[in-house]
Amino acid sequence: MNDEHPSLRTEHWHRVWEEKGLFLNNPDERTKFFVNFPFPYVNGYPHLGHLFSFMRCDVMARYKRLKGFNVLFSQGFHATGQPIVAAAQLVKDRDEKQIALLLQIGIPESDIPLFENPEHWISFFSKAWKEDLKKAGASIDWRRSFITTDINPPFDKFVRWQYNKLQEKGYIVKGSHPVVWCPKAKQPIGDHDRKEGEGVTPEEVTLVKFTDSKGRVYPAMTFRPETVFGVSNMWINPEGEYVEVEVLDQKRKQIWIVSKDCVYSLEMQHFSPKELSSLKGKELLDEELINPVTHDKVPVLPASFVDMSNGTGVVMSVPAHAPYDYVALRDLKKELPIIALIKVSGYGKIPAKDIVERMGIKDQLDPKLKEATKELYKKEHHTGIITEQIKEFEGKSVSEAKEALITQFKEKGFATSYYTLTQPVISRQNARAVVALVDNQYFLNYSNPEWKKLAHECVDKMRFYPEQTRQNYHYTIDWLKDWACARDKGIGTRLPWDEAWLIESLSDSTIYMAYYTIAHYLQNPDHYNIKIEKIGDSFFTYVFLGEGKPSVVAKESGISEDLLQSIREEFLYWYEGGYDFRSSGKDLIQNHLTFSLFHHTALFPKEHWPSGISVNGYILLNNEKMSKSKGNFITFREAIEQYGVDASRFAMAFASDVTLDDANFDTTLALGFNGKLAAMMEFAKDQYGKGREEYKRIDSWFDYVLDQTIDACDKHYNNSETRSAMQVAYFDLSNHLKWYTKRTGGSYNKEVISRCILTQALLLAPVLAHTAEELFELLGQNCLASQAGWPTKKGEALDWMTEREQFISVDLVSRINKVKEMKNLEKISSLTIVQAPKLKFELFDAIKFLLEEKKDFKEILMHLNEKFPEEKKFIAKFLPKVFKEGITNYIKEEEEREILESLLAFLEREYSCKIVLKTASEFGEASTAIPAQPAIVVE
RNA sequence: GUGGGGAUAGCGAAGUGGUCAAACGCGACCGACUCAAGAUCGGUUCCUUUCGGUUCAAGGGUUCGAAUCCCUUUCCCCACACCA
Repeated sequence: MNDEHPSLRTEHWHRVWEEKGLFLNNPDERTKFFVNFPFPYVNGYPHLGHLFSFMRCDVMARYKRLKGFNVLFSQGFHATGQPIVAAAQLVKDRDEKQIALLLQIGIPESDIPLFENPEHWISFFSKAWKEDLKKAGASIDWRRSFITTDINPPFDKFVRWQYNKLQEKGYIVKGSHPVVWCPKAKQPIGDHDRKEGEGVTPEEVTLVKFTDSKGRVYPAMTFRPETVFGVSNMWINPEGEYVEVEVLDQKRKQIWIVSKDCVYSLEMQHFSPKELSSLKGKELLDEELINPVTHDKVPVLPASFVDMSNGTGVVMSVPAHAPYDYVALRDLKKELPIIALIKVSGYGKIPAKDIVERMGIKDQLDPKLKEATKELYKKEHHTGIITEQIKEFEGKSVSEAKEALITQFKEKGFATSYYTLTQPVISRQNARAVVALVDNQYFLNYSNPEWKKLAHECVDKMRFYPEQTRQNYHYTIDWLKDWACARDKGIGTRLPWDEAWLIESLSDSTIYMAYYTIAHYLQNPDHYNIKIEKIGDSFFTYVFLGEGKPSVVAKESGISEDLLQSIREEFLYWYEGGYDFRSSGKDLIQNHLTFSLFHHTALFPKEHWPSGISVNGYILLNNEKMSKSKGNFITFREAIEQYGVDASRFAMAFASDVTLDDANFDTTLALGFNGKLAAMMEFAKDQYGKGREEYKRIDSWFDYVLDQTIDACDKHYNNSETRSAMQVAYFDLSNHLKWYTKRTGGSYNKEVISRCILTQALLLAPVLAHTAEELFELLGQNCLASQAGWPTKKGEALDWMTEREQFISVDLVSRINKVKEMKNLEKISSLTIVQAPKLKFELFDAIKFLLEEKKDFKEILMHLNEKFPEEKKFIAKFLPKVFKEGITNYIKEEEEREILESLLAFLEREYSCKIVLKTASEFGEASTAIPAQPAIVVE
């Protein structure tokens, strides 16, 4: 508990909520709303970043409850995968870094050995999460909480069921896939295990097979197989180490000539190379090779630019389109035929020649060559058109021809596929990585166009917070290729049909939200007399898909038909439209969230597809990135302890609206907010139920403001715009209250001020959950704020005089203050307010009338000038302003008089001086006053 | 490279054609309270000072009127995978 704010009995309210079972929801006649937060991976304490996304859920859940929805909100935990196992192993190995990390987060030294066991990590941190969420006031149905992996049999069975279904429906395929592979560690290396080359991925290229007189194959690696029609010669590095290898390509034995370094790569990509002999590049220079496509004979020439460590060491030369090739030939002074295949606008017949000459490239060592190559490739790929040299594709675009030609070449055995890395990747073990093909992998078939189509359809129907993220999902769906969904290391659920494999962690987390709807049955089986060991696929198929005969399923699962029926109904109730609001960090769009959509479309009928996803940016702490090294990393529990629960919740809610930009947790705000909370409660206690009976214009204005606030706040919460909701319900409303206080001199109308206090408490209740409860108790309300329902509006429109009075009073005060400051007055001794001359009122009347009647600017101008010749100057300046926006200053002289008179008491109080009201004629001098903006004389 | 998002006063951040010199919050300054500090409360915070002037990355355009619409330029951020 926070010293600054002893009046917030957070634990008391947590107990009250729990005792009343406030957040334990069961189906009823209300409309449901399903909120969820992605289950966190339990290898550490929750930190501020988690709290931020989580708060959006909790606020949404609490808001929807106030609005009368039946809200489902629970929280599971995730342990699938390798990190926990790896961390436990590190502890076992007495790894200093890992142990230091645990000590740093406050684990006592004596407990460290416990963390040698992965299960301890899981139980320890899932417990910590639960505690912290409770401390934060999370409105969660804990009956439905669960953890993943086979340590939780019912969930394990649920995931198995899911995979059996996917398999049955053909969404799982077997195949191989390319990975970045470390030859030393003999395993794939992700970005985190790289010393160099982060973000580099395997790229598919084509090996075009040139042959020599002995029938040996020279596989030339290229990204542009279509240019094979324009090959003038081949390049070999004369100093390079080459080998003759026997390989197996497309099930046929062949003899290949490749660089020595290439052999390992070939092996990892299943070409089964057998080294026969080694040779120097020089020895190959006399050869003439046959172009497999054109059957032309081309010479082998030396080139030092041929990279021996990447690719095959054999390069085909296309001087018309490759600046390197063009320059190298020029350097050698060889006259060879140059065949142009691609027309590009802005270039001559031989584009490579053009660009080389334009950039003034001297020789093949010129660094500008790289740039020239890049520019030309890009240009040709995007805008190039095939010439008559390739008859079949004449006039077609390069990208189109390329696709078709690759397939054709492969079919005819002219070429084969190969993977390469476009930039060097160095592993932590200091080895240069290659591309390996991993075989016999199980894949989720995300490349399946039918499946993609369904996913797109799902995205089209959903609501996204913020809306702009919708495109990211469409993009991701198109971009996703098959996903390897099984691992041989770590923990999780085993593939039901091949138990050697574990389901990968992203792949087991796709439709588990549906599990929440029925989790309480399976996670508390004794309570429902359920025997988990009897539960099998038929149970889930019945509950989630409604397939199967209830009597049969009941028998198989050992669950009574009645219970089975209610479980099925509970799922149908909560999962109509899937989940309504899922909030997470934006980094999950590319994987988890899109996976979730894919799987829903694969397994469920449309009525259970998800309805809403919200994502947010990262959280900054005082506008700085949180990081452990900077020492500004704070956990959930630290924040709550330091700033108090509701102050933290407020700072979180105020950290950002729905946007992808970074949010900011402002500790000054959080710290300072406790005082504000105390003041708010103090005020409520002092003022609630007190005040005068008389209902004045200013009261009706404030009633109107309250209504406006309720509407605005409603809209913001509904859009998950927590920052704006706080802005409106706390800051803006507080400022309006200040004005109301000023205008009334603290003599409030009883009804109005009481309504204000309760309304503000309720509007803030989704965020300031504990404060709202305190207030409700303090004010003797006979229900909990959490259950009170959304505040009701009075529903009266702002009447004309009230609105005018508001306009005039605000304007007067600001002008008086300005003058007071300008004249450097300590205190005002006399204040004279002068109404505008009669003529001005008449003029405004005329303007108003004309604006309503006529639409033409010129016409109005002429009319007015005619009628008020002495006001020509004023009209010229004033009219354009009011022409389109209407006349805001309009008021009748006697109305203004009445309003000014009614404001006298307020102004006298405000400035403690005598105030005189005068008409223009009484005052005498010409004044700047216009209607609704009387002149002021301050002394 | 591909795709997405930005640039607003000391800072953060609203604002998408007209009550916009621009909400609100922080910070700063002044004042009240206090022995004092903190907290709290009131006020000020582009320049001028009831007028008016110059602003919303830079330049150009559309319009009676632009922070807001269009074009160009510059700069910044995020994602790009086999993993939580």
